[in-house]
Amino acid sequence: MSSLTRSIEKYIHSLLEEEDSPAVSLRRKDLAEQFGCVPSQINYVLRSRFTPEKGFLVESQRGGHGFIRIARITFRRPQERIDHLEEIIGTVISSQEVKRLLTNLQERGILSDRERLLLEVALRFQDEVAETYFDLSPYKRDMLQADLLKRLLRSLALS
Amino acid sequence: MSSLTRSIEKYIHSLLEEEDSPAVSLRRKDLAEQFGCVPSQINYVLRSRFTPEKGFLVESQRGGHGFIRIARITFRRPQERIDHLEEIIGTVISSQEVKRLLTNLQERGILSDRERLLLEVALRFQDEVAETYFDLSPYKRDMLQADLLKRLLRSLALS
DNA sequence: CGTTTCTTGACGTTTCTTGACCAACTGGCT
DNA sequence: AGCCAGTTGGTCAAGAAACGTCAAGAAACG
Repeated sequence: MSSLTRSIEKYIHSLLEEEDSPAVSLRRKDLAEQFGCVPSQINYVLRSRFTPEKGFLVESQRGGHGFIRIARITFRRPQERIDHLEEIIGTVISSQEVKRLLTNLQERGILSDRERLLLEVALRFQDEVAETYFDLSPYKRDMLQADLLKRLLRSLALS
Repeated sequence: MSSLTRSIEKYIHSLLEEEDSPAVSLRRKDLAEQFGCVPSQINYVLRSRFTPEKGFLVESQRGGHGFIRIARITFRRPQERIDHLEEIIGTVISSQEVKRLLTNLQERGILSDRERLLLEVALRFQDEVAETYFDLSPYKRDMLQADLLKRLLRSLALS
């Protein structure tokens, strides 16, 4: 039913939550064996699910006693999280990327569902006006979108 | 005589009401098959009926094990209350009036602090872009502002 | 009768899975 | 120290499985 990737993702999350540890270490080969898949599947899970924009850092080492270490990025001050977010957003962002980012923030409990709804409606309106009213190019619209998104998120002073 | 779109819309609504679940997950292909239509018909239903402006959030994933998830964030209020809101805002609204209205909604506990912040920042951004980017007249800016405000509040189904 | 909404299908993109091949590190043996 | 074998993890590309977009034509509406 649920995909292999999602199962592995959930398993790693459960490891991280266990004892509230900020990081886990594991063997790629063992994990692959545990899930009955090829080792490179693990890389796919890490590449797609444990990215910096989702708040994770991954380190690894090859050879004997090799390992993969997955750590949650922690922020001491709210400002650090905002800086991190602004870096991820950049000066231009597509609607698709926005959706992914918002989904992620919501899943992490950083945004409530109503807040996310407001963000989506505001961004859609902005984009609609830019397109049909001002006839802006997609690129400029994505710039405006990035600006608005950054400003909205900053206003919440995410903690 | 009910159209295909309406049938599918009703079906999704019934899924949402079932068990009072806030969200449902489904396969586009299966649903299309169930209604004997082409898969992209489902996209049309979602695009036209389950928008953020109507209080829904839709997420999806392509590829193997893909899915479409529909979440109902807000519930519709009686039409008269929504009409009342639209009446108060009208087609043009000044920043000053906006502030009063938002303060009022916040005091009545209809908006949280953070939600109000989001509304204010979105409105201000919109206004700023309209002024400095496109040199719109104050009147037209107040029109855009009224549009955006109505859409934002309607999405939350407040009054 | 013109405009909006709906329906369909061709084509496009993203995500997932697998496997072949590559790169880096360890330890032991000269 | 230097090399070699063994042990790990990394990369990449191909193929399959979903979902998305877009535009043309039909239907419904006012």
